[in-house]
Amino acid sequence: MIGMWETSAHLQSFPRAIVHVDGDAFFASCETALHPELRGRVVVTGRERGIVSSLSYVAKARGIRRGMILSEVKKICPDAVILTSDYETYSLFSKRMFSIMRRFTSQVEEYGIDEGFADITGMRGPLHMSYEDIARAMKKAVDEELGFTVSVGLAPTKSLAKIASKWQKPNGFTSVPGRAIRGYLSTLDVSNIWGVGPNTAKYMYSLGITTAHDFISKPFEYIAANFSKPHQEMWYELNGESVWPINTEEKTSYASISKTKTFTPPSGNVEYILAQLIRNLENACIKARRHGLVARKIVVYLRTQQFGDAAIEAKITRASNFPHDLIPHVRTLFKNVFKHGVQYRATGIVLADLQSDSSVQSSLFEPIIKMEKMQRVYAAVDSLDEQYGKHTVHLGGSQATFTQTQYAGDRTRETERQKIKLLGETERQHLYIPRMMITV
DNA sequence: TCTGGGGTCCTAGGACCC
DNA sequence: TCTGGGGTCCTAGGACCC
Repeated sequence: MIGMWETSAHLQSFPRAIVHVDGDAFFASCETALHPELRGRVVVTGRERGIVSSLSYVAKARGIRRGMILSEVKKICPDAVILTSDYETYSLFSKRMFSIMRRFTSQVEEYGIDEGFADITGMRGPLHMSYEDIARAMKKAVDEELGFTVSVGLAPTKSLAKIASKWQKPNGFTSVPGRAIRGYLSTLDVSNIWGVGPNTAKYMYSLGITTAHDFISKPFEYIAANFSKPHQEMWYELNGESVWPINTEEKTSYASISKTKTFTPPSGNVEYILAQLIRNLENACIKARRHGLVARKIVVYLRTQQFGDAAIEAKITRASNFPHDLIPHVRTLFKNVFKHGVQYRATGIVLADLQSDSSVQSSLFEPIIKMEKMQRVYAAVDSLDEQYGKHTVHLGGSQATFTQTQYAGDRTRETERQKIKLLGETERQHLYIPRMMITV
């Protein structure tokens, strides 16, 4: 009870109860939930890219791995079901998952399509349940209503909750109360900490820090002297003191939009590479228009065979999301990075410094008629794309990238009906029905 | 260790100004 | 013109995440 008289600064550092919910083989699970006949089979998504993007646990048991080439998948498992990714459907399942989590607290962070955090601190009273019971109830509701399992971690911080949810997978539930932290971290290699990538892991090894326990056992002065801010925060998190807040803001806007395309075999052909770049630009602009955003900065980058990117950026005098406005910039930037005789394996476009298109006033010097024309043209392009598929109408500049007739979907009407039946009212309104693509 | 595409955040260093 | 300190803004690049 002494805590009740502490200052507000102390109140904020009261131990929190954070839940991390992580979908098990999320994309493959969504497919299986939608098509029960796939249950127990080797299910793999990523057909459109030629590599495994998500895989069922059955597939994992048979030796399939993420990133594996699909031809290899067929060799190992001739019976594998290989599907095209269907992000619209996955995000509907995702929305459902978060809305179920919100029944227990409003403090929910949609961290990724298949995972999220919930801060249930202070909810024991209102819900008449212990923290563990709340977290278990959350898991149960999600499992039942989604039609597949998630793994759940409960801990005093986000960082520890993430470790907890990964502890036992799939269909796991792991609680790491303050007292148990050291036990869990003593066998955990630093490379498995959220926020530690290959580089930081190597650096930590060089300091003789191999486990998460080694890391949290160092005095903070040592951490402050040897690590930058994010890792100093990580030290607090792993010690059970929550410093990373739950971000409940809905992700409506982007800081940047990028489009990259890798081509095989690599190429040194100027026209071809520029065409790839323009196609990326078209794609990025489509996305920007869909979100009502205009770019004030554009980045062009070329990726060579021996890794390492050559990137260059430019400011845009009049913010735009129309390829017509941006192509001159792209051409100039391209000329500055492109080197003859070099083989490139990918190109990329980044639209950055985004702002809402409603906040852009047409410049006094810009003929208004021309701007309105452009808006009408792209409104028509977007609606055609919406009806018949992406790139139904595309710029001549990207022609060189269209080598064969392409199809947007291999799904049947029956599948669509299945979807509609399974999903709730709100989700139905967001439903996107793919059609065959036509090339004009 | 990479496969591949879409993101965010932090830091160091340079330019410029007072 | 140099000397020096300090702040801000921008850019490039690194690192990590899913």
